[in-house]
Amino acid sequence: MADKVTIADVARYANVSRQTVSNVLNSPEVVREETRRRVREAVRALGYRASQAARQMRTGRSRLIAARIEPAQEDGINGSVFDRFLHGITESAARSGYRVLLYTADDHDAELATFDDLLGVYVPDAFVLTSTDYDDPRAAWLLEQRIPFVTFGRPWGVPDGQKYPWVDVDGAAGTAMATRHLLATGHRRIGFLGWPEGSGVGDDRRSGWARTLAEAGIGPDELAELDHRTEDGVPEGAAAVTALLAAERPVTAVVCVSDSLAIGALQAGNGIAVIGFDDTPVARAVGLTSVSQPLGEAAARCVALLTDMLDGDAARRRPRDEETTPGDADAPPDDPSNDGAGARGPSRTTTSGDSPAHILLEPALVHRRSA
Amino acid sequence: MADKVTIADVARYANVSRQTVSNVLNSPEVVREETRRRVREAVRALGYRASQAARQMRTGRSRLIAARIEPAQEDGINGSVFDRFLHGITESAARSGYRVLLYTADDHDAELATFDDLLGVYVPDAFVLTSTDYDDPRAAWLLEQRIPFVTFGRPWGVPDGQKYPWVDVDGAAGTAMATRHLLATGHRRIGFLGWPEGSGVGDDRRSGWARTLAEAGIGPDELAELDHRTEDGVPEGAAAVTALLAAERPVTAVVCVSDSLAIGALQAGNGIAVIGFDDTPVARAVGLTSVSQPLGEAAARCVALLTDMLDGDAARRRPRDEETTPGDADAPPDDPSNDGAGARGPSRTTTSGDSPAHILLEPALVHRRSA
DNA sequence: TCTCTTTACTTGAACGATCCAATCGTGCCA
DNA sequence: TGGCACGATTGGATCGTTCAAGTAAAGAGA
Repeated sequence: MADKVTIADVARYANVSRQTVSNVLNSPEVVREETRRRVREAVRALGYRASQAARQMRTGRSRLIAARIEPAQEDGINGSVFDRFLHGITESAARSGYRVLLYTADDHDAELATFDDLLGVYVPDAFVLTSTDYDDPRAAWLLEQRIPFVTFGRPWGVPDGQKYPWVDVDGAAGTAMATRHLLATGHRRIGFLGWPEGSGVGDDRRSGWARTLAEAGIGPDELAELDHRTEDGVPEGAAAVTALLAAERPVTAVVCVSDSLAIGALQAGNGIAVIGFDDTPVARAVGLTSVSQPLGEAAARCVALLTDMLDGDAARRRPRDEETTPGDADAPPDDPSNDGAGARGPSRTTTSGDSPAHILLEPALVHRRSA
Repeated sequence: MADKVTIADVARYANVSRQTVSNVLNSPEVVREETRRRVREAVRALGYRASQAARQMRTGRSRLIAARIEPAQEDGINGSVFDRFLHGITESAARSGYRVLLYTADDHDAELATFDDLLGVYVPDAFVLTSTDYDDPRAAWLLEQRIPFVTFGRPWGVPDGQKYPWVDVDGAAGTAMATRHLLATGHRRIGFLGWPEGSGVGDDRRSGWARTLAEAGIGPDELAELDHRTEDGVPEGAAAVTALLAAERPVTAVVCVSDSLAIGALQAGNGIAVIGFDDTPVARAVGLTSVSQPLGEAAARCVALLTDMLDGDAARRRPRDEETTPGDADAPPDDPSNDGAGARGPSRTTTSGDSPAHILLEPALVHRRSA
């Protein structure tokens, strides 16, 4: 608490006006070098930090990004994935001078109501949506309200999905990678343990496996034999692999749509090769080879897209992102030019003209004992 | 965004002054029934929500609770525990009109710096600390700054730990419960897989097992035989149980300090009874009996303690917690009287005079195939 | 010398809610 | 009917910041 040092205190100390202090912090180029130095010194001496509330009143920007925290996931094993993503968002946002505001909601309707509530009271500058699915009303709502947002996850089957930016990990590339690895180590009968049709993520991951096997000369009939669909879960995975092993020509390896299924497959698989998806802690613990999503980078990209939008929104002056806290010069957030995005890792960025960016990141295969 | 309806708009619509609107929202009892009704109607008609930024400027309260989000835990399996707790905090806080602000920090020093930063800019009203350990400087810092906070976790070994409120789960009671269950099902040689000495949580959980066996007539020498300490992790659990099985008089059951160790014990345990701790998703998945912490209630208690402090802080008027959003009458947060706390579940609340409350919740044993 | 720019800074106002002190009824009693 | 008390309502000030407009000084051009 201490004694709340305001911009007026700094101004008095440095023998300038409030506005000059404000200028030093927000548009330093309009202030003479010598004055700038003096004000900066005063800021440091008094330990001044700009009050976010007061700033928000004037500018309307809260420097808050809202994100939903999900309850322990359906299965739970995969819950940690979201946890790591949220951690990344928090870290990246902080680097750009934003903070993450949490909310919960049980279903889409409740979430829309929460949007409305938050926007009325705390007024976050942007939202990060996760777990996008078919018929997701949230994006449409936010688009209509003209609230900046990014989704982590592609707009599955939504026609206007191209209207907003998203970041996703190329699941098909991940399963393709896994399948190629198994082919390279001599396997021919490579099964797939997937979710029931109708899940965007699940169908995508299946396609990578199917494509790779087809390229290796496996015909559609055999592919159908090797393909197994089931609900997510460890026992389900065990049951599924048992079925695939009991077939006339049993599988010698399986690629799984999730670590949960893979754990089950590992338990009941009688030593066949198993590859999971998500590289959860459990995978690490039991030595399961798994496809790893670059969650930290996905989070960083989401935040970068948001800050681009937000700074573009208030594009009157070049928003040099000058942090009010003196002394902790943090690395510049990211090269804001769009072409630079592709350079920092394996990813594809799709941008046509003024339309929002769509970033597809490449996963990696983490090799362990199971394959 | 829409058109930003302010308190002045409501006043105009209801034919009263701004102050009257404010009174209706903040101290309704001073306004005549009929006027109150009219103002409330205006609020609803216009969809008015008080701007948090403006309110904060005047009152100094941000209605923000800061909490740290931890990276994927050391082991990872136990990470979801914190996740669920955080979810609970978010939910309970929302019910009392507060929101959760996330931050990250790699170590205690960084966390203190973040405290300072947050307090200078966003000014959260309170902090929730988790993962308390020996020599934890955070509580002392916050105490000195007179910032309200609660810890989830007892102040292990800290002398001034009684100066602030905390909530914790009685780990010893959990392992005692597990041990009694194993005794009741006929086991006599019940091992304990614990962490190396020096962990508050670990030592506490061990003590419940030791106490229960001692009460059952097991002598100290045999207890020492049955006690096994190791770092956390699945392979470590497997190795530990292998050692206990290779002993002259092998164990027939083990109680574990964590689900990670228990999973390992299950894998290498050759069918002996195993009980874990934390009831993680993995436990559910593989059918592991485990001690379950009431995380939702712990979170609710933490928030209740905080709101008590915060409302007591600004105790000039009875803060009836009248939400500005009309129409969604939420349940009263909780009976603020201290004796009421014990009534809502198995727990012990220690309060002496004006000293802060310390709440110890009872865990539960979730029975599954493994024991 | 006068005006017109430019530079570098200062001053006044506004954002939206709350708090304080003053005002306006209204009813009560002498 | 006047004085008074009481309670409901009002106007004005305030929080800390940024925006828009304004001023003083210095230099350029005629």
